[in-house]
Order: sequence, then structure tokens, then C-alpha cells
Amino acid sequence: MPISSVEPDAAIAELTRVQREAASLEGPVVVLAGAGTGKTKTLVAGVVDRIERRGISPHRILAVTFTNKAAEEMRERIGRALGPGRTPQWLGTFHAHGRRQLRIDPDIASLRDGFDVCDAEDSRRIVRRLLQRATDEGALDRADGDTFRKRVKSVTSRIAMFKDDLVAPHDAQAAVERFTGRFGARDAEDVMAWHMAAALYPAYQAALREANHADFGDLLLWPTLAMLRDEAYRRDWAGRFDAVLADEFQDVNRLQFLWLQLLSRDHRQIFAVGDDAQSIYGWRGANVGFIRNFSAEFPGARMVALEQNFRSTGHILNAANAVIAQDTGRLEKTLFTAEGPGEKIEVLEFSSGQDEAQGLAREIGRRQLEGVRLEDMAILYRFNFMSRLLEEELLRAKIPYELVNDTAFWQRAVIKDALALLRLADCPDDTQSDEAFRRVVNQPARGVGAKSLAKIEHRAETALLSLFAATEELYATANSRTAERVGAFLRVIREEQLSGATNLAERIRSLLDRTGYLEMHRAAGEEGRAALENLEELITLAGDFTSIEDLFDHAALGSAAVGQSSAGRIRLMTIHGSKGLEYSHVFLMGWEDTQFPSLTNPDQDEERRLAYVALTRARRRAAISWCGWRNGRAAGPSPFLHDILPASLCRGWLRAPRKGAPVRHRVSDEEARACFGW
DNA sequence: TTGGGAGCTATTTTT
DNA sequence: TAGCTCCCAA
Repeated sequence: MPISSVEPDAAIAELTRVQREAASLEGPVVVLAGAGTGKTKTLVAGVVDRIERRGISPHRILAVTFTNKAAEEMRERIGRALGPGRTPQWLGTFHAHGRRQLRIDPDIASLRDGFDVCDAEDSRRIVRRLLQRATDEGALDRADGDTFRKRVKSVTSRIAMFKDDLVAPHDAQAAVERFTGRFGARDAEDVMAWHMAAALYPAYQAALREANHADFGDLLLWPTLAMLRDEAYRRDWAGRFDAVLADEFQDVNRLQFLWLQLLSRDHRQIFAVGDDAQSIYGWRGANVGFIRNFSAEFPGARMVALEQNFRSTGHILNAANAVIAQDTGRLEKTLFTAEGPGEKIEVLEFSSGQDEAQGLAREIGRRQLEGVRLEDMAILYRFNFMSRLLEEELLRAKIPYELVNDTAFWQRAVIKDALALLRLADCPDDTQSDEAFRRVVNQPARGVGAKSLAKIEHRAETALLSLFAATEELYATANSRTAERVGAFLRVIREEQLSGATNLAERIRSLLDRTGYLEMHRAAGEEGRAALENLEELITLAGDFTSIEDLFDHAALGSAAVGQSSAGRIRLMTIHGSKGLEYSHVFLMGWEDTQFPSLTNPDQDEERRLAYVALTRARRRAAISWCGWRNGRAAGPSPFLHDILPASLCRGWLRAPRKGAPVRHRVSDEEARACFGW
């Protein structure tokens, strides 16, 4: 038994009665935690309670989150409460846990040790190749570029949806009807797309297996299928944990839910925390039903609602409530705050996206002068591309910012190319490096185009060789300029493979240098500069990793561990990325009827929940901006603004005049109404 | 057959 | 902005 600390820890002492009670309940528990009601604190308290009071070993606790950020925060807060040595070892994202389970038992997914996790782009590349082949063989009608690209996207995402719904490759054909029914096939094209995805799924999976790659869906699909099929296996895994805790439960999909259920079936110690009003991942298979019907799945479950908001002032909370009130079918809960009403919400109207960016930069500068620190401010947007203009303006205004989107770094083409070189040099004779080979053989151009690659692939297939090895054979005797350049490339890779260098940073630098990859970007002048900077950063980051596997896992799944301190910077992020975070001052940009709600989302209630999430990030002040002109198209204010417009909530509607003018003027109520056509 | 340049266009959201 | 496709010269 651990020695309990004499003093109750601060993290526990500050709990409300309801929070404390929730944390200490036995058996299945679902905590319905409204925004800002201390969800993470309660979750942390739950972990602490299990370790301190119930004496469960930190090794035997499974704690799951959706994002690395959330996992990192939990780890930190538990560390603060219990001391760093006692944080649960199994604390991480669903994907990280799945990866870990697969690393232990790769054979359940027909994988070998050291498999690579491939990201969405890698998956698309595989699907593209399969579709190409199917088209060439006449199995599919030839499509123009646009249609083809759409096909690739739609097939890739549908295969992912199959996986998130626990459909194995060969069961997909039989499952199609369920999908066209459930998601309401829009038209014949949509039905076709499902059939196409189902038909390609087995080949896609075979390609992954051949390449020793696992995609995101695999990470949880195969462990779950294995546990379903083999009770002894399930018991083995379930027996490793005495308690299971899950964050953001409103966003679990069927696969994630089942995985959790299989692991907690024996002891029934599952503690789920979430808020159905903040379910924003429906497009990824999230199903609010799992939290709404928790007690149906876990009979005897206790439900606790946290309703006291500790984050926001009254006006902000009321505005959020006004937006969410029209979401049909959510679980009723009434948030209240002991805080005063605070400042009203500001609505800022701009003429164009450019003006909006400038105006926000100015406003941020103004608040800095008022003494607000940059790290206490954040700008949230619906789509990533909205950050672009903003970044330019912030740079110009010399306002330091941080894009909270660092997965994008690992998805850059240059970074993936560099990692491909590393993968190739690590195991050139293994088909695992084939995808990497395809990426970099002709980078820089060495005269290996589509036709040559087809020849190489044919050779590799018939001789059962890796693409690299097949190329060595084919080009060994050839005598041309192309053969010369390819030969030099092959030699560099071989030499690097055998060099035995262990320092990843040096290996990457050497590969980039010797293959001419760096030179290619240097020669590109100004355009190559960003690439070179990215590569330098990669080399620096790579120094922190001890194995290729770790580096690759990080590249695919991310982790908040490697990151710069962000003091003195304003944060820029998507609304999705802001979930679980809070800032004193929040700017919500791009609230136009053409952008937000996003018209392409079939679930408009989900857009509403996004608005709710966005508003509830703010502690003291929230400003909403929109502009009458974006991306060369006229726009009006978002209908969500209409919901919170009443003067009791908004401080007024400020219209920024044309560029550069010093004063803003207040829009009269009549003008504001006219915007909505009242 | 390949490489490079021109031109086009479409972008959710995360792991 | 980048990631395509298309087209023409080598």
C-alpha cells in the first residue's frame, strides 16, 4: 500500500463536493461535465483517488484521451498531485495505446516487429495506386483528374470509416448496406463510392501488410478484433488494468467504445468523462450515443453532472448557452457561474479577410498595451487556411504567435521525404521501405519516371524483391546517364545503411546531403529556403530520439512532448484544436454564413456544438469577427451571431471602416438587424 | 520517356 | 499555397 500523504493535495482539496464524489465513485461512472466545469480536474482526481485511496498501482491504470495535448496536460497535473514517478504508464491517446498494444502483439494484425504507422496521406497514396491499377486493368471506368482525386479521397475515408466501425476487410461488402442506410446515401454516386471502397478494402489491407504498415484505424481495429475473437487474449489484456478512465467520451466511435468495453468488462471500473454538447467529431465516426446511453451499456452506471462553470463570466456563458440551446436531443444540463456577468461579447465586422486580419492584429496590439499578456490570448478559426492572412499580419505587426497545429510540420512533403530517405537507408531490402523508395527515387530528378517505376515494380514483384533491390539489379548493367545517377543514389543508400551510424540527426543530415536532396532545395533559391529551414529543424528534433521507430511514431501520431515554450506568444488554432483549452481573451474569426457553419457538414447541430466549444474557451472576454468579403465572395454574418445578438449579451456591433482608418463606429441595432434581413 | 513550366483549383476539422 | 494535371521540348 502506498503511504498516503499527510496533507491532502491541493489538486484534491480544491474539488467541489460534486467533483469529489464523482472521483470517488466505484463501478461504472459517467461524468457529464459541461464546458469549464472542471472536467480535467475531476478526471485527474479520479486517477489520484484510484492510486492514493484505493491503492491501485499506477501501472495498472489505463487513462485515455483523444489528443496528445490532453494526455500531456493530464500527465502534468497528475505529476503535480502525486509526484512524477507515480503517473500512470498507460496514459495516452487511443491511437498511442493501440500502437503500444500492436507493438507488443504485431501478429494480430499480420504485421512484423518494427512496423511503421502511416498517416492519412500515406493511406491516400496507397489507395491512389490501387485505383490507378484498377483503372488500367479496365475494372474501373477512366475518370478525369478531378473525379479521380475525389474517388481517392472518398475511398480512403470510407475505408477508415469501415475500420472505425469494426468492419474487417472481407466483411466490408456485406456491410455496405448498413453504411448507405445509416449515413443516408445522398445519391447513386454515393452508393457507388461505398461499394468501391468495400471492393478495394481487402487489396488496400494487403498492400499495408506487404509494406508492414499500420494505418490509424488498424491501431485499434486489430487489437479489438483479437479481443473479440479470443477470450483468453482479451483476459490477458483486460487483466493488466484495474481501472479505466476515458476523457472526451462524447467523441468515442464504435471501435474505441468496444475497445474500452472489452478492457473493463471484468472489473467494470470504468470512469468516463465528457459533454455531449461538445461532440464535434461526428465526421470521424464519433457517436454521441455512447455517452447518452452509457448506462444501457454499463448497467448500474452512476451519472454525475457537473454544472458549475468556473471558467467564464456570465455573458460569455449565456451566449454559449444561447447557441447550444437549439441543438436538439442533447442531455439537459444547466450551467451556472458564481462569477459576475463580466464584459459583453464584442462583434467586429470587417469588409474583407485582409481587413479582418489587420483589425485583429491591431486589437491584439491594443490589448497588449492594456497589459494583457500574449499567452493569455488566442485566435480560433473554423478552417486552417484562415490562419494564413492572419500570420502575415501578425508578422508585419511584430506580434509573436504560435500555430497550435504542429502535426502539420510532420506532414510537410520535405519532412516526409527526409524520413523516407531514413526509412530506405534503414532497410533497403525490405518491402517495408518500398513506399519510401517511391517517394525519393526521383527526388531530385534522376530520370526515373512512371514508366521506369513500373518496370522496377514488375521486376520486384516477379523476383520477390524490395523495390530498392530490384532497382539495383535492373540498373547494375545499364549504361546511361540515368543509370549513372540512379547508381550513385543506390550506392549512397547502401553505404549509409552499412555505416552503422546511430545518431539520427547525423544520419539524416548525411543522407540529405549525399543524395543531393539538400542541393536540390538550395538550387531553388528563395523557394527552397523554407524547405531548408524545415529540414534543419527536423535534424535538430531528430537528435531527441533514440530509435527510428520512436521518431517515426512521433511523426505519425505526434506528441506534445517535443515543443517550444510558448510564453510571450498568442496562440492560433482551429476550434477543434482548442477543445479542452481556455484563454482569458479569445478571438473568434470568420463567423460568416459561408464559412461557419460549414455548409458541407451534413450535421449542422455539430457546427452549433463547435460554436459552443469556441465560445466556452473564453474566460473573460470574447470577440467575434466576420467580414463581408472572403475568398473573392460576398458573405453575411453567421446565423450563430443571430442567436447571441440580443443586446443583453453583445456589447455592440463594431464595424471597422476601410483600411487604416483610426476609428471604428458602432453599428446601430437597425443596421445589425438588416444584416440578418429582419 | 522524362523534366520542367504553365496553369488550374480546392481546401474542413484529428490521430 | 501547394499539389496536382497538361503540354511540349529534349
